Amino acid sequence: MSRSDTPLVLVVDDEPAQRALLSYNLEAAGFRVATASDGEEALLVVSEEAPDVILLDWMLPRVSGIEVCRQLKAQRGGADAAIIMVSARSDESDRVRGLETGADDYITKPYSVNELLARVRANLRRVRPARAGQVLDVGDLTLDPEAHRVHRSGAELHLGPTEFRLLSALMEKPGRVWTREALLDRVWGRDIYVDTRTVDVHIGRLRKALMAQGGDDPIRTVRGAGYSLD
Amino acid sequence: MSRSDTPLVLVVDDEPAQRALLSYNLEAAGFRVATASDGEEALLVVSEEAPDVILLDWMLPRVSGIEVCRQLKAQRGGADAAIIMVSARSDESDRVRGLETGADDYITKPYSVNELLARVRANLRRVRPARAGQVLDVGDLTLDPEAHRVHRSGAELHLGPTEFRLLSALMEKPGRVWTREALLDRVWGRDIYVDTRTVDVHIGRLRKALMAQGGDDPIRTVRGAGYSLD
DNA sequence: GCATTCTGTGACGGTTCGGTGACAGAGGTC
DNA sequence: GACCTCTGTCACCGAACCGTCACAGAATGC
Repeated sequence: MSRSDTPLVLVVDDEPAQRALLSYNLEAAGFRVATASDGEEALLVVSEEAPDVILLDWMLPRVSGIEVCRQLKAQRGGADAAIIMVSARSDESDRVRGLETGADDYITKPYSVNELLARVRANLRRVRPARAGQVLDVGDLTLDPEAHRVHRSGAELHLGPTEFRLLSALMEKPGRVWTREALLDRVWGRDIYVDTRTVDVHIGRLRKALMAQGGDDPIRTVRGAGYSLD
Repeated sequence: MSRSDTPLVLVVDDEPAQRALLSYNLEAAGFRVATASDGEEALLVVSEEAPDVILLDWMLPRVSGIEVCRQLKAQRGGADAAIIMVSARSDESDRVRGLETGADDYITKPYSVNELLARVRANLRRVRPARAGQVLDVGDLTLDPEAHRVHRSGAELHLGPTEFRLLSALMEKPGRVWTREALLDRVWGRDIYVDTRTVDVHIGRLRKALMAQGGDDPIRTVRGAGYSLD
């Protein structure tokens, strides 16, 4: 099955030891993990990989966590993710400020691993409600993962396995622009190496299939960035 | 004994001891049992194995049973199962909340094994009347589990035992795509090891039998995924 | 305008996947 | 024992699918 079923958690912390610890625990719990050591990197990862949950350290070098949080929320794609602020201070005012800035949740050190995982799962549920098995609906497109069927305005379309997974990924966050790398990761799996141009070809094939029975091209090419479904 | 005729009960409880106890009692009563220790796992099992009854502990770690229940009901496949909430509290408000969330029944600890089994059977009858000897009907196909007979457009077909079980499994959720692994699990049993290609061969034999007296092939092959009955 | 970069797409070789006939073994029946 | 049915595995073939490339055309920058 495709990787895209496993939720992605982004850990933003400047301490390598903290990142390693969090990654370890999260991966042990079955999540995919991406890391970033500062706000800039975090923004990059968010635009590339569209994480589902972001664990954001309050005390970051150069740019404060709050600022990063604000930017993440402002950035397209970041708005889809749940942001959990991690802070050493249990100060109430910090908490309020964090949540005001757009954080979805707030957790103070020291915390237990279970507590952390609980927060991540809880936010994940909110952000990505029970995706498995749910019928996806975007515009005149309908994708039923369980029956493995795709319809456009009622008419059934025939897609190959890769096109099917590609369309699932695109339909999960309509409007979002996916880089080729992100799509490779989600549709092909992160350990497989294939050329990024392969994505182009499959997007082409997907377009052909989607327009086989008429209708506009629902896939938008963003030059220099990637593709999105509208 | 035909595997797919045996109802599947999913036990969701975070306590290993509870799971073991319930499994033991349910299996002794002739049910097949699957277990899950949290909501996430439960959702997975539901989408993979399509249980008939779900015994859901109210007090789950991290995610409350209510939340899990809501998600199960929302998920395709979960809606077909009866959900019985198991709670330590006999509180009336809890009961109401549970039922409001979509639970089909409610049982409070302490309960006797007989009481538990009675509830499971009662809900099973409601949810899967086929158990009571009711025939399965899909398109022009009719399968009578009790009489062990299959008809297509009135004409009786001859199926071997494995083909019969295979068809029962497929007919239980028409349209749903079953992976070879899921079918092996359901038709052959989870402890038996046979090659997944064996499924192909039996699908072939089943098709042959189904089309012996004319008619289209009712089984759809989904490349890279599995089979489904339409 | 021109040069450059990026994208769409047809073609192609190679691979994987699924259908099927053949076969040997297990188990049951007479 | 002699049949018969059913089962799981294998080998083979054809079809579907995949990844890459080359080239043309579009978009962008200067």
